[in-house]
Amino acid sequence: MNIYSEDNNLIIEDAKDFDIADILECGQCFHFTRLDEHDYELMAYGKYLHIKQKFDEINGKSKIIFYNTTLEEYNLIWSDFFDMETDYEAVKNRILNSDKRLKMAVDAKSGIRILKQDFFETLISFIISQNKQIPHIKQIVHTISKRYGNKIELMDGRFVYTFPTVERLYDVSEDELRDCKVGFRAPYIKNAVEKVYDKEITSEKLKRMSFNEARDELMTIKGVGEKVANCVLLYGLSFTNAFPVDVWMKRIMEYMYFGKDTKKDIIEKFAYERFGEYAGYAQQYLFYYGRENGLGK
DNA sequence: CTCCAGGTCGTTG
DNA sequence: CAACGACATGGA
Repeated sequence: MNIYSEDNNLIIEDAKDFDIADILECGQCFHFTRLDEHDYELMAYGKYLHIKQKFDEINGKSKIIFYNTTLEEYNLIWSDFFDMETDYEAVKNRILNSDKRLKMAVDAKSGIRILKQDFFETLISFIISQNKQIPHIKQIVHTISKRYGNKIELMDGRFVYTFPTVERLYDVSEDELRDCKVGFRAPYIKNAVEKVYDKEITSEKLKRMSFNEARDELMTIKGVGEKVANCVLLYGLSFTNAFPVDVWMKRIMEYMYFGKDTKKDIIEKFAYERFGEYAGYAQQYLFYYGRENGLGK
C-alpha cells in the first residue's frame, strides 16, 4: 500500500482487500450516495468525503482517490473509519479455516471491510432499520441529517449535511421525528437519544464492557433488541464477534447449516462457536453475498 | 389489493 | 418461555 498527496487529493495505491463498492453497499452503513461505478460520496464523523477507486484491468490493482483530503485528515479519521489497520487476508484465512464453505462468499465480496462508524449515528440508524428496506433507511437518515445535521458547503456550491449530534436531536420532538417518516420508531429514537444525552449510555463505557454486558446495556433502550444491538456492537463499537441475525441471515444460515426453521438465538450461538471473534466478519461476507444471490430463496 | 421489509414490543397461552 | 399481532411507511 502506497500513500501520497497529489493536487489536494490523497491517493492510495495497491490497497489490499479494499473495494469501495463492497464496503459501502454491503448493508453496514446508510449515509452515502453512489455517483458512479466505484465512485461515492459519504458523510462520517462530521466530514464529507468524495472517494473514487479505479482498477487496473490487467493486474487488478487499484488506485483510491480521496478528493480534497490531507494526510492529516486521513490519519485522523479515514484510516480508522475504513479499518485500514486490520489485515483482512488474515481475517479471511481465519474464517476459511473455520469453514471452507464460505469461500464463494469471501471471494465474491473480497473487498469488504467492517467500517468503524460513529456509535450514536449507528445506534439511531439501526433503530430506524427495523422492518424497513435499505433504500428507505438511507432516505430517512438523509432526511434527518438534512433537517437537523450541520450544513457543509462544497466547492461546487452544493450543500451536504452531517448526521446530527445527540445534543441537537435531544431538542427534536417525537412528532418532528415522525415527520421524517420514522413511523412507530419515533419513541424508540427518543428513548435512545435521552439515554445517550444523559450519558447513561456512552460508547466509552460500552467498549470497556464484555460483549454480553454491552449487549444487555444496549437492549435497555426501547426498540433495541438482539439484532439491532448486534449491529451497533459490530459497526459502531468494533465488537467483531457480534453476529446480527436478520431475516436474510436467518434464511442464509438455515439454507447452509440447518435445513429447517431455526431460532435466531440458536443461529447466533452456532456462529459464535464456529467463527469466534471473527463471527462479525463472516456475517458480513455471508449477508452481502447471500442477499445478492437470493440464498435460501 | 395484498405482501413484505437488515425487528421489537406487549399480550396471551 | 413460545407464539402472535400491531406498529408506519413505501415499493413490488
